[in-house]
Amino acid sequence: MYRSHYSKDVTKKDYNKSITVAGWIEDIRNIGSIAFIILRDKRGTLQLTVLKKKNPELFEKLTNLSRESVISVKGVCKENEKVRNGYEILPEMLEILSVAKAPLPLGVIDKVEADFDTRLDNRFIDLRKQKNQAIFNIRNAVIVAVHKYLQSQDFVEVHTPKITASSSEGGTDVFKLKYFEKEAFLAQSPQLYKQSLMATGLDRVYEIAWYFRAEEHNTRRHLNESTAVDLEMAFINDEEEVMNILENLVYNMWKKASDCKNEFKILSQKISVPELPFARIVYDEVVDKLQQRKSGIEWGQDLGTDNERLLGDIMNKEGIEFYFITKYPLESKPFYTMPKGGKYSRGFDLACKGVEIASGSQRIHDVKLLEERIKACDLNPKDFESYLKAFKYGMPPHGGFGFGIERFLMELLDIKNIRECILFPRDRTRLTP
RNA sequence: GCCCUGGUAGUGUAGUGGUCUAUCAUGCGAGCCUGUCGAGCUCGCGACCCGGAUUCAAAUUCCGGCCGGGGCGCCA
Repeated sequence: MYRSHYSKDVTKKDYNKSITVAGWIEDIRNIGSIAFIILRDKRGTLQLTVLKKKNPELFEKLTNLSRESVISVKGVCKENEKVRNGYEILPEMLEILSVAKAPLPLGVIDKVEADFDTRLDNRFIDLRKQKNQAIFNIRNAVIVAVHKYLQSQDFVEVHTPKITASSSEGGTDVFKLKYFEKEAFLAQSPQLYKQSLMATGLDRVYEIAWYFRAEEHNTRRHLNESTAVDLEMAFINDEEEVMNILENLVYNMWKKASDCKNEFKILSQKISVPELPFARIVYDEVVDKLQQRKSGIEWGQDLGTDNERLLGDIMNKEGIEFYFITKYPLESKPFYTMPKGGKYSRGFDLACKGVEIASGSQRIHDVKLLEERIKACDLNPKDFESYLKAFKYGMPPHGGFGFGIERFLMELLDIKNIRECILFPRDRTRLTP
């Protein structure tokens, strides 16, 4: 047995008993006749204290190990006020499981910060840092919340193809790849598939989906491979029903994240759970507000980064963090978006502190209108044949949204670079690790 | 796609034409030290991205390449 206890699971009742711990050597402080070894495991760190006089052989072995080597140690757990955990372990048996090469390409607890590029090149070490693990523990918690909430609302989790034949649903560049004798593409989103599923009777589906986007952007808010909660629901009366699910989803994710008290402490972050319902503001009003602040935006335009931020400031002054922007101009939304009147649509965005984190709409379910809109967006209905087919044999009214997980985490944890929110980011130039 | 910006020991940096035999920190190695927790002290190790050009002289200037960072557009 390599481990009987994790560092943080040791309690007073374990004192004066023999326990076994395992992990990475974070630091060795050799004072001469006594040495302190800091051992790190997934829950935190603990201290091994070894006396030269008492066990010279073990002392030599332990103090000569390199940092980040992996060991398992059996020893008596002693209460000690001088140690941060309140206890220390006096090793009796040592098993060296893996010796780390020195010097490390990246120090886990070094006093000098490394460039993000260096960190990503050595991500497996970078992720040993408690702060980085905290991000992914919180990420896990919010994903659990997604499943829990959506399952409670009768949604079915699905998995749609990521290799597709149709080149684009518009809006972004896609990755091209060889599929035997054919040309194929990586899916930019599950949009067309989850809509097709609305014709099946599954009624409510969601997917934790990969998005692949070949845009050559180089910013801290973009990835070429990202994840999202994608959802679609049938038999809706209007987009408000979709927004209702979305705001409850976000609320549940936020709430579940707030239970990760230890992680927030590690990250030195505070969290307050937002109140429901979120504000709704129509696009026209957004334009008014922005024009009052002399932003120079004209009706029909998409907001753009600066305007999004400005709006975030305006809303923040009103004490609003989360808000839906509704009734977008039809021309600024994708072809599958349901029109509302002549120039408006049933499309909406959800913004948090000035950053768009989700966007959705009621979709068009009438195949004739859909074909018209495809043409109006300068796309060819022929390229969408298998998609359109699903609308010809009984398609109920429906709607849904896509919700970027990394963007969400950025806002949740006040992280400035989206690459921090994904284990192995893919950006304009990074393909490894 | 457009624009700005950078590349010096394992890591992070100083250095803008001439004792640069390249700074400092961290790290690594050796030694001393019985209560460390950013341990301390002594000694040592280790670097100018690649190619070409200018020059008496290039880490430093110019050109090309490779590899980064960031802003906008677009989006999540």
